[in-house]
Amino acid sequence: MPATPRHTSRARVEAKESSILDAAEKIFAEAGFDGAKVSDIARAASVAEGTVYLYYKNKQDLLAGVVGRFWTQLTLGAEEAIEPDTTTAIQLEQLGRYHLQSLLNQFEVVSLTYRARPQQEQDLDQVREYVRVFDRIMQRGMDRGELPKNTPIGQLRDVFFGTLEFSARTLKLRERPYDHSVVTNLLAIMVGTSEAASCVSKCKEPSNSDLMNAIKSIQKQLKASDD
Amino acid sequence: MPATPRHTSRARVEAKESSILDAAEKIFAEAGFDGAKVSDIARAASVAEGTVYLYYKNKQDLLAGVVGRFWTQLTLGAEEAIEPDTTTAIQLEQLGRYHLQSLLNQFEVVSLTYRARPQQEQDLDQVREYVRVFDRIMQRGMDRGELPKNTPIGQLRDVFFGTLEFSARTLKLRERPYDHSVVTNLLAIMVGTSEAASCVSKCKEPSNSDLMNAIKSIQKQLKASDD
DNA sequence: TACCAAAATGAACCTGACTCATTTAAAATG
DNA sequence: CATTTTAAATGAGTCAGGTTCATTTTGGTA
Repeated sequence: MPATPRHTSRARVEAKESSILDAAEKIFAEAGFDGAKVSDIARAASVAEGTVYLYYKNKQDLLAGVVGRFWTQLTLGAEEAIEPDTTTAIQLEQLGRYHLQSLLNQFEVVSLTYRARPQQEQDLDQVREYVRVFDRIMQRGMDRGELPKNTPIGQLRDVFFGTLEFSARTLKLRERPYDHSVVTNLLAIMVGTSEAASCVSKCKEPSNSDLMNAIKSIQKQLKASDD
Repeated sequence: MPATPRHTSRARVEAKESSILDAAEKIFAEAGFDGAKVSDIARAASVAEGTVYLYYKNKQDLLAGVVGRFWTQLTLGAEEAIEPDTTTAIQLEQLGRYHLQSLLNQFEVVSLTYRARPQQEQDLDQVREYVRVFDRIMQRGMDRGELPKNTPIGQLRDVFFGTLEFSARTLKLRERPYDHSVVTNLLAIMVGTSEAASCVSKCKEPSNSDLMNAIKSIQKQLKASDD
């Protein structure tokens, strides 16, 4: 009947739920999904083994909880990392930096995502939410005409996230730290920032005809030496 | 002492090994790694459960066998799919088409790769081998000066495979068939086919860097023939 | 304080990966 | 061929660990 009791008890329940998630994240991250024992997670959360199953249907569901929370937090962080009043190119660069850094800093949790994915569809909801941050930036970019609209947004999204994820793996594998050139080059490719720049610079410099002549003379030499 | 007996028995052993792999691939693909029971795999291979463990250390190792074989076959197919005597752009397009089609056709097996990866390092050997197909194309492209060398090959590799993998997931999720525009747009971005086209048209005629590269490659030839 | 419902517990259960003593088949030997 | 030796195959048994559930504890309420 009273209004508060449910509130306090609810808060307690939520605190416990998140403490289980914390423990699970820790154990999953250090041992991987298969290596992590539910009993270890329970102990790390100072809770009986059965209690875990009060909050999560099974081990997979617990993993989905960990992974889901991660992506939700990532979405919040991304929205903070992006200045609302700037160009699309800069926003993309900010998201790119934020994304790559996050992938590297929380590599283990990210890896766990692949274990959650093949499961039920709605396990991906938080990931989809995250992806929308990108979509909003691109949509605004289109509206403002700040993007070369050769390629559909959906495909650029795969370029963006696919590249960054593979780049993160490569950096981890080689034990290298965050490398901003990955983001820069990706943006150059997608939006044409430096691509266009380098193109422009190419057009000046030594004259075209000079080079042409150089080539022709060398080719003559070549032919001569062949015979 | 005789030359054949060891040979025949070896053939028999290999036949059995590959029949176990076939069964494992089938069961893994339809049930996923966790859902697949070793007993099911054994039955599908018409073999006792213990026999599986004569050929593979454990279930993970069996998975590594399936995945490894898949990538090895993929490498062979890729080398066939690429014409040796054509431009870098076309070779990349051929590899791109082949890769995306393979990802889509064998989506389940590809997904299993992620279950094998986090394990021991050398599980990835066959994947690394496959990636070299790309590296060779790019290296030749650089040597021939057919590539705008703004971005290091290593990063372009992540763009290429990362994009195609994410695109494959997107297509699968939306239950769409192979879409060649994915490859086309990716290439436009990477090599600048249509991108460069717009760039070149701005700059007039063949781009400066193309000529530069042409000179360099000719100079190499000259040096080589000198020695 | 006594009561009740919700929350928590952990021993017992059950599935399924993996082992190993035993059987069966294949080579080697004479 | 008969016999010995060696290798391959078997499947019942072991065991780890995820999941369940009868019982206990807790916290709010009258």
